[in-house]
Amino acid sequence: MAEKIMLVDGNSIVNRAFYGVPLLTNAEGQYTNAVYGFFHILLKLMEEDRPDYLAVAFDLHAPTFRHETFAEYKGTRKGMPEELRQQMPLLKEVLRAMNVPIYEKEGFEADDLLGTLSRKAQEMGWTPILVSGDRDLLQLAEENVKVRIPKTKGGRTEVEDYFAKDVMEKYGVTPTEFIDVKALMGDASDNIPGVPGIGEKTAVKIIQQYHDLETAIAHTAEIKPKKASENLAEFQEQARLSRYLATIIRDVPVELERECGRADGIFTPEAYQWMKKLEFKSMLPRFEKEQAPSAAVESSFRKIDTKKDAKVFFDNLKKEETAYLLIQDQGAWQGMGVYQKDCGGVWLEIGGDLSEEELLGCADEFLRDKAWKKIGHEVKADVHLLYAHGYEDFSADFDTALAAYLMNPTANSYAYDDLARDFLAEACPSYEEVLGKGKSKKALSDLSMEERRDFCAKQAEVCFRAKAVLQQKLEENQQELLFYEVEMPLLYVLADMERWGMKVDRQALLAYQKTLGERVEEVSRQVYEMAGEEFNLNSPKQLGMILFKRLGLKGGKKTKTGYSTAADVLEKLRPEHPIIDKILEYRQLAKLKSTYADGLLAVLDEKTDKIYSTFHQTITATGRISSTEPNLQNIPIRLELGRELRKVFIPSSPEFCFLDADYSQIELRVLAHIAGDETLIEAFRQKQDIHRLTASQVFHVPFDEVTSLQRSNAKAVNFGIVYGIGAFSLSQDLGITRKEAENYIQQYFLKYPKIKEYLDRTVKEAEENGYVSTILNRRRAMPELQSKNFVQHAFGERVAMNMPIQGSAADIIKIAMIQVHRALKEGGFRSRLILQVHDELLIETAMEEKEAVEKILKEKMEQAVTLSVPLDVDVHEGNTWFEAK
DNA sequence: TTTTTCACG
DNA sequence: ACGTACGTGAAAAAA
Repeated sequence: MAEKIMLVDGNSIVNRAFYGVPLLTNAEGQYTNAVYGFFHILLKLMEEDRPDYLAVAFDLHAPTFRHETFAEYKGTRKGMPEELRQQMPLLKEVLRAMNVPIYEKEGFEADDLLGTLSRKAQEMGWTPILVSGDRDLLQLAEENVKVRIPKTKGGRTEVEDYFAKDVMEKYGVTPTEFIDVKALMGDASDNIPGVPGIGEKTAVKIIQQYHDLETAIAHTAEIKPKKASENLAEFQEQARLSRYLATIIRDVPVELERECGRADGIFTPEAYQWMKKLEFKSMLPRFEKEQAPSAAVESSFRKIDTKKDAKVFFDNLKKEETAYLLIQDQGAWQGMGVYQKDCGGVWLEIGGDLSEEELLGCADEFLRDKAWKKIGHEVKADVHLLYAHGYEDFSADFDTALAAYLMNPTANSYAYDDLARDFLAEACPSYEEVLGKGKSKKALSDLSMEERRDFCAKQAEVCFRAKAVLQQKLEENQQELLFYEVEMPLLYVLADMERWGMKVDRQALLAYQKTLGERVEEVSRQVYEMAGEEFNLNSPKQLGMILFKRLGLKGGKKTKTGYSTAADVLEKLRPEHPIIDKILEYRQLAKLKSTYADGLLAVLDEKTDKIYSTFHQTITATGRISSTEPNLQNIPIRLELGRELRKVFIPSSPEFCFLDADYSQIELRVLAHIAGDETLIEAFRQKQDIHRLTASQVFHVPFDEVTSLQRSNAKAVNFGIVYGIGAFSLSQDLGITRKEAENYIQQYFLKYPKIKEYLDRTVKEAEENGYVSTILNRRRAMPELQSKNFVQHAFGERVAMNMPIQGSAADIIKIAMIQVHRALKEGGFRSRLILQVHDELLIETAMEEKEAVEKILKEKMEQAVTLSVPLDVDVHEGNTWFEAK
């Protein structure tokens, strides 16, 4: 059988890929979606066709012979988007790493190179397969020359294949005649003029009859629609020109290299490194398979599953740096992975001859003795597991997940496979890859002993080796203080908060639920009555139909699926119809019932009547913590009815009460400090009302004559500054015109020039460095600022302005939490830190400790860091959370 | 699984 | 001309 060569139009495929795959970036902020899509398509096609050779052709920027003939050629083309342009050199680099020959020739397009190479291939007795994203290439189809046109949509690639007969079938003309059709109809995308008034239909009809342009011109008079006949007569030169432009040249001076570009040679180690660097996880297995076709390597990992061996192992374990992993699966502890420099990876499995308690018995000294420097991953989970077995203050020295989070807080996950890829540049199978997902998900215990040993011990190895890299990077980034003195100690504080939980008055919550249930019923009945029918009031789609169709209210489309029924939209419709009021009331009640009353009861512990939230330390982009199952950081407070809910949160014992401390204006204080704005700093030092001050500055009124409306408007301006202000949004928020909002902002910057300078400087530095950072050197990468897309770039600017402020505030309260926790512990208090809500700490305290604890709380929070402005903390006490605010 | 809505700082 | 404030998580509907 003849050898096959796949010839690819690089530009058109990478274009398709770019628009078919959503924008992706890797950890370095490099856009990768087009390159990903390109190889996704290429590998798929290669698998299907199994070509022996491979080559890719590209256009050059330089004008081609077509431009010299016709200056307007491709004149309507827009430039490549910046996000794609950046990926072009990358794509070529990877292709070179794969030893794929790249063809580029000044004065010619990729099409011409493909036409020429395909002819030369045929002369050598090879069968060409042509791959392109556009149909121009169809003119090259032959009886055994296939043209393949891949389409990527929604992550799936479909391919249309054309041999000569397929072109005939679909277009009714031969591939060669296809050129003549194009000469008549033109091509808008390439700006080929064609003949006016002749479109695809007419052009095909004419060519079917006369087979080529010249014959058609010779018979112009006979051509049917009169308009077409006249125009062909008048524009015959333009048609000839179009034909010339549309014809792919097949004798470009290039040589087809026989030996380079073997299709089976693309899976090189260099290419593999690129795939890892670009985070193309799904492509890695292909490369691994190709690289190590058969080598059945002996596992270097050891398994221990008897008490005797475990004892010997731990007795001989050297007192040096050790990665340990307490592996849990399906809610149960499965065993322990251990890795040291010399002993390598070991898997200690809980099961037949080694129980949990026996393993702990053997590992006891290791777990307790600080002489072992312990490297863990998600150590908070280990703290909980070991606490349940009587280890009250287990601690580790390095949490690789926390360190990885500091390297890039916007990553989706910090699992072992992520560590391996990002910090070791190698592939490690993920849980999903090993155990599957969804229905067919396996348990760790379903694996064979060898698989389990290798998988778990490998994780310990990755953890150990990644630590060295992370440690180095923490040092380079000057993040050691942040890591060792903030994030690591905080983990134990969060573990204590999670373990302690928060007590709830179950009866009060049930009563609240019942009241809400009744009111939800009542209000929904009223809504149905006013609407004239029953419908699903929770469905925005159905509600939209009722409001905007049945009742004929005028609502602008807002969402991508239909009418928006969000509260701010309904609010504007309030005067139009009394139903709106009821709907808003329903929404409020339904939210409180489903999310809060029902939601909290669902997670309320039967035995203790406590709620045990989980606090996440590696989720947010700014350094805040988050809370789930339930989220205790968004318990209602702004509206009275919701605020009532806080009455059900009570201290864990009747002798206790709550102390709630919150930072006053922490973000604005941080801003004043970072920007060094004297006016603002002085105002905070004088304990001035900051919103009132802003109002007097922006609205040019004496401080004492500021009205309450002016003050609240100024408050919105201050908020806007912190979020990275925009005139439009401020105007929306305040219900004023955009012009007025612009004026407010302008006045603000006039009075606080240092703030303006700071915001500008931050964005500029973010663009230059690629990241922004907080007072403790917490970083966030800013790939958005590389975008030429207006919306994305503007978003990036706002993020750059906001992150240092929000993030520094997060740094500060984290320090306060650690110090408060430590002081309570060292002072032997019974008081406990219960909750953090970004600028607020909640403690429950025994009556006799109250005053001492209040002092600790306020002082530790206010003294957490020293800024050029004082930090001010308000403390309230109460017997419920409601009272303590 | 994604979208819409809404609760918090 | 673009489409619009920063950071979260949960419930319900729609796809």
